Amino acid sequence: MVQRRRRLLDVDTIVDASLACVDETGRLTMADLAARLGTSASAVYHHLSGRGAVIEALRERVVLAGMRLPPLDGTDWDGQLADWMRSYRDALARHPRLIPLLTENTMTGGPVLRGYDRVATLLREAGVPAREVLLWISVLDSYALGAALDLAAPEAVWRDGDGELPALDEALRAAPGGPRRADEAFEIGLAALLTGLRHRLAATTWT
Amino acid sequence: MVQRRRRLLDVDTIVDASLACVDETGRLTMADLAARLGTSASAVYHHLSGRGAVIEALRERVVLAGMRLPPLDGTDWDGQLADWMRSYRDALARHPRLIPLLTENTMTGGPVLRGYDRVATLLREAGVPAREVLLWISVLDSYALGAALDLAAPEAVWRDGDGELPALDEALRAAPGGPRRADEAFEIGLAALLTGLRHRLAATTWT
DNA sequence: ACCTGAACACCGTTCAAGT
DNA sequence: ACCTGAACACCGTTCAAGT
Repeated sequence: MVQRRRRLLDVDTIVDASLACVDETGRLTMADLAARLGTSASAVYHHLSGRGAVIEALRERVVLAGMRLPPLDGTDWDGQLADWMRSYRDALARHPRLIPLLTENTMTGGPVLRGYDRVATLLREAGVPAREVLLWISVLDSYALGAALDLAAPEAVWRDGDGELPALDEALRAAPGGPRRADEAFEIGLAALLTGLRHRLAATTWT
Repeated sequence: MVQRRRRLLDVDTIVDASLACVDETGRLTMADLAARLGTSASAVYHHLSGRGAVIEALRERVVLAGMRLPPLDGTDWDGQLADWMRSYRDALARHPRLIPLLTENTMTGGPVLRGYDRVATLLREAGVPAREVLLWISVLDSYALGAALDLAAPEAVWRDGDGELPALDEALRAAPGGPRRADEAFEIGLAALLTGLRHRLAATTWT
């Protein structure tokens, strides 16, 4: 019996290879992807409908694998929310060069929504009125994505403005350096958002 | 005397035309740009060094023209901060299809920094410790950009999950529709960030 | 100095042909 | 069903040639 020639490609290996493309080169071309897979570029089209579909698969892979959903176990809701936000941002931060590609196409569609359902439940339990739940999800999502984009920017974004910008220069010198800058910034903003939410809930007890 | 043939192109008209490209088609190709200008694509290279430079010029045009910098006139700092944030986000929102292009290249470089210097001064006056000024700028910038990206997403991002996602579905029905959704979300998050900042300042009086 | 037109290397995608 | 290789339309950029 002749050994049936093994299937060369499947979706998982394509996604693996494309993630390697993005992480190493910062770009995703079908030619580069095919080279890593040891096949022709057109072979990919038998498994995913094109470059856009590859990127969407990457979104699910990175976000779903990395996000810790709120367990809804009755513990403090702001701790659960903070943990979810950190895991969301960290998942993106682990593949910073992917982030600009994710903004090419339109945002979240598909099983990412399952995650939002859990967050919506948590917000309701926390006491957020129904009409504001989606707004808060939007706020948190915007901040996590914006913070991740900020993190994707190169180290020395803030160039010294030869003494013309004294307040900015002082801030630059006094701020923590390296990755701690972005990390601390994210934590400060997250804490601010959560105390803001807490105060809004206290102000309107008529849930 | 023979009338000297008028210069066909200058940077301003190139930026105008490229903004029209992006607003109408959502993309920026040198061929499309040249067609709108009535010249050849290569003519553009005599004024700007390439597609990337065109996008950077667009960033300055849109952000600088749209941003209302804090006047530093002694009025309440959180009002000034909120006004700056709104104008920042609105400037991006006026050209939503530009936003993904801005994330292609790396962020803020150039005269955008002049704006951050004013914001840094305002934050110092509000009582933010020097080492946290840049962190707060980063937080506010992340949120404004993330909110603008959220706004660039199409209307019906949140598709109905055929009853599988009850909390999300309820939130969808109860939330305001249309552009008011993104607008209200932005305002809620902005207010939360500012009360968070206010409380952090009150907690650490040792400026 | 500024612009043209041809040329180049590189994209994503399609499709007839093979197994 | 899966893969190949050639082909296509399109992209950004360069450059010799013109004025």
